[in-house]
Amino acid sequence: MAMKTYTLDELTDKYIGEVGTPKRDKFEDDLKAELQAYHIGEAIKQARLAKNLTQEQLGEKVGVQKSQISRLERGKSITLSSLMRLFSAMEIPLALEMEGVGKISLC
Amino acid sequence: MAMKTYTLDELTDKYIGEVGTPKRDKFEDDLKAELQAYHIGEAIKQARLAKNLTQEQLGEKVGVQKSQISRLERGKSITLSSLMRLFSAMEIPLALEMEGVGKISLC
DNA sequence: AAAAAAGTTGCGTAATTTGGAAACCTTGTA
DNA sequence: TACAAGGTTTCCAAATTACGCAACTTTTTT
Repeated sequence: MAMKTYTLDELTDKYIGEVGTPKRDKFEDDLKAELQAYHIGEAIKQARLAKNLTQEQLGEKVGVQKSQISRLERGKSITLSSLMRLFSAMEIPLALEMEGVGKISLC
Repeated sequence: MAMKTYTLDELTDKYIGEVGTPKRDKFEDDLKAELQAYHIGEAIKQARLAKNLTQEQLGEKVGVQKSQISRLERGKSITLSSLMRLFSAMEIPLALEMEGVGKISLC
């Protein structure tokens, strides 16, 4: 028997909703947010490794346990304060760049 | 009667604690965080004004009320996700720059 | 292979952020 | 002065983050 092959997009349209519907939009936003969280976690890790620190050592500097560092490196979302504390502890300059608005150095 | 004049630093040493003590360190960190939160709030506002939007209009784009926008513009701390949603809604590129690590565009 | 070091995860709790509603200031303007 | 628009704040609930502790898994060393 012949069976239709569905693309990922078709399935998303079908089970989440069409592009433009609130549900679908939220879905896309969440995906994007997760992807970025992943990149930021990776960046934190890169920074830590560049400074030759273990999660435990960084934890000491920041004042939290290694498990917390692990979670921040692979967390879903992070507070700007937390990010600041991390980079401040590692003594790595961190800045937020907003096109047309300017750049703010966070530490 | 002669009365000693205290500097701000002296008073801070006395009532918060000397530099290096955990309590004083936290105090300084909090201060720094608040100052930065202020700058970030200002930046959000700048961005919004640059796009000629009222808080209410921006709220509509993001999907929250104007009171929420107000709070974010003058809030103490913000989540990276929230910041992303704001700039994404305003269609203003936003990036995180980490010295030696690289730049991540958040939207 | 065994031990040690580094990293991750589950569980529970505290703290913070997000958000709506509505009341309340401010400022510009008719 | 009265009105309207824009912004801020209070109260409160819901969602999300932060974090310790301990157990567990993965990676590195010896």
